[in-house]
Amino acid sequence: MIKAVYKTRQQDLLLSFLKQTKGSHFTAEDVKNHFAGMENPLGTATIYRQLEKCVADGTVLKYFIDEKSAACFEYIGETSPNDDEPPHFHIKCEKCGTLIHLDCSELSHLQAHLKESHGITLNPRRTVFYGLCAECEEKNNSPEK
Amino acid sequence: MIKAVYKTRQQDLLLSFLKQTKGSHFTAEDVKNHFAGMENPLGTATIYRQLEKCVADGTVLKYFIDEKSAACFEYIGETSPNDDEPPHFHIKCEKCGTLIHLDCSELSHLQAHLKESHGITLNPRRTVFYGLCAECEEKNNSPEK
DNA sequence: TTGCGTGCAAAGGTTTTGCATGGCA
DNA sequence: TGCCATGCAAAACCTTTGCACGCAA
Repeated sequence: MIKAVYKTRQQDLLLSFLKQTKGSHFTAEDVKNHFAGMENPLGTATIYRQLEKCVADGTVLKYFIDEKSAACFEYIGETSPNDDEPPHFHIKCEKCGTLIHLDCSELSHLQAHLKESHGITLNPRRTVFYGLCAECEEKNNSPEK
Repeated sequence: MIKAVYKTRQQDLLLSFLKQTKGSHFTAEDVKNHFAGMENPLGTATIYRQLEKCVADGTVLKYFIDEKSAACFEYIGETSPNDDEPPHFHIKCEKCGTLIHLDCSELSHLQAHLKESHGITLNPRRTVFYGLCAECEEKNNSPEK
């Protein structure tokens, strides 16, 4: 959800767009283009500012395909309303793009360890792991290139 | 090693810098600054071009932290040709922007666990954890806002 | 001499920021 | 009314590229 003191027309528009995209990713430019022809386009600055808020509150994930291209966003909605959510991380497959939601005790352990031994407070909402999902890893190792 | 048909003064300078940095990371700007006051500064383009070559031949690793910050490089020298580099990860402080270089067995455990139990092959070169470093966390909790 | 490396400056693209305006409560 | 969000344009940022020059072999 977009946290705001009050809601604006732009925030509603963005949210409706986000809901449409569920399960796929988009760039800031995609958002801009989506509203470009309409009678109520969204300013670039507004798009970035609103998306940043969403990233901060965890309803949208931000990740990078490569250093050259624009940032990718993906709407994941409200994972859990309260702040004591079980640490649930996201893993982006670098090959097929699948976003894996992983709720695993090892991750909680890591989180606790980083806190206790290194003083580091991990932010699960923002952290995106990159790697290969099982399917792509298998394909990678199979004979056919 | 910097592969080149022949060696230039700039390539020697860069290599000497790389050797000094072993074990830590740096940006293209760091390289530039390092040579800035000297009688033989290195041009930005040269730095990028040479670093890119090093990345290509595997003596330097390149990390994409996020789209805003500059790319991070790390000199690993000529390692064994196989890919058994010790997995170390990076943690970016959301507040002060520090990039923490963390080589911790818990991370290797996590990596192994993701592989064995979930089939996920983690990519340590791209995965960046977000959170708060110890200093910023402390500041966050102290009374003065 | 030949050709690649160099370096300056400009371009490139994405994201942020300044500031005046307008809308929500 | 007060304040925050908006939006335009300009700035900021890192990185790449064009082109002429210089150095290595």
